[in-house]
Amino acid sequence: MNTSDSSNDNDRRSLIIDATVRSFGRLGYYGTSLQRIATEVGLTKAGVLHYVGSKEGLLDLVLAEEYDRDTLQVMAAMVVQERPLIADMWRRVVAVNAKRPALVHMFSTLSAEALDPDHPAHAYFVDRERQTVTSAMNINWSVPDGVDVEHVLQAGLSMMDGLQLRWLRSPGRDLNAMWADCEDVLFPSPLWDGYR
Amino acid sequence: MNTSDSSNDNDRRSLIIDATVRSFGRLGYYGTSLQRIATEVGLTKAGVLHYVGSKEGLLDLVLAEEYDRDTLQVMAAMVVQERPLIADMWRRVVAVNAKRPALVHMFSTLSAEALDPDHPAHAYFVDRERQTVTSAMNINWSVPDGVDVEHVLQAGLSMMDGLQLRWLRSPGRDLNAMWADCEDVLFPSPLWDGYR
DNA sequence: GTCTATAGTCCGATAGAC
DNA sequence: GTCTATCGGACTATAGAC
Repeated sequence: MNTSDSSNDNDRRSLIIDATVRSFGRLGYYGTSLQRIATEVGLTKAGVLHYVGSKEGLLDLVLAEEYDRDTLQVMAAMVVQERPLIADMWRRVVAVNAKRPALVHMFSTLSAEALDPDHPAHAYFVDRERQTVTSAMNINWSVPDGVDVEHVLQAGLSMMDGLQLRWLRSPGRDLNAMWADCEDVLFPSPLWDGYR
Repeated sequence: MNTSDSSNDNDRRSLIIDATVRSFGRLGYYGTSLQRIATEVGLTKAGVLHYVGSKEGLLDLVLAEEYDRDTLQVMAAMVVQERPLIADMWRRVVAVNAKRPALVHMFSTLSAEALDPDHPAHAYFVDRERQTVTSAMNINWSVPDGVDVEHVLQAGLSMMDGLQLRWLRSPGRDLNAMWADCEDVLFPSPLWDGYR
């Protein structure tokens, strides 16, 4: 009768994902063991492997299925606007990320670890960087005359990556407030008046 | 007679440092084994431990002794100026880092890995972030009226951290050129005319 | 679906010979 | 100063019982 007891597949799967996000964030991919995940969710190594196939299967699971979801929705919200503002997009991205520190932590750690061309997530991050800029370049942004949109995008995205490291380094910081300070630098008066 | 043959202490020590910088960069602290370092420099694990004491000894060696050296010289060059320019400081930092990709790679990887409060280099990075900003705030920068120096510093330093990740992610990129594009965003006309 | 058991390898660190 | 040998433990993954 009861097909959704406290240890059904969905719960297990979610628990494994959550534990993996935390561990990849704190210890990286190389520093994470299946044993750690298994202990955290109350299974054995073999039990975890039943769900994810292999250690690399964990990567695909948390990157493609978990991290990308929310970010893609922000981009979708921008495409439907006629003359969207870059500052508006980034405020939305920051607001989303401020509510998921564990996923941002995992992203930051894997992003640095995957600089290594041999890292199993290297291609993912190379691809993601390229795709983020090119898809943003296809939007008809409302910007002041003379502004190089690609330079602004590259600079702002770099700033966000660096800021998130600072945010996570010390507990109790407010990412939205930190980004508000960055906006003053990124979109100063008088140049950006009316464009943010 | 010959006290500096091909396997004296200085050579060994330098070789160990170089191999450690490379390995910490590619694999992180957790992902690096003493065996890897030992093999690369032609020693056994025990031989390496003779020089560095422990795995954490490697961290102190490469961070305090190797990475910080060049950066501190840039700051020293700014302090002696009467009305230094922030843009000038950062151009110097970027020029230095562009010539030592392996050390920047190590710094970026450890910086993310050490977000974890239990990481042996966590305190180093927390301390370094604080010290970088406070020491820069003690300099009498030449900036346009109305500019918040601390916001500019936090934003620019974040941007540099993020940009270095992008630089290292794909081979063949020119960090100086990438930073020049960032400068257009960080110090735009007309606000910063005459201040860069 | 989850377990135990195990294979085979690697880990950091120490002791002690030379 | 560098080695061999060794400790106690961790690792991924597989095989096979239930």
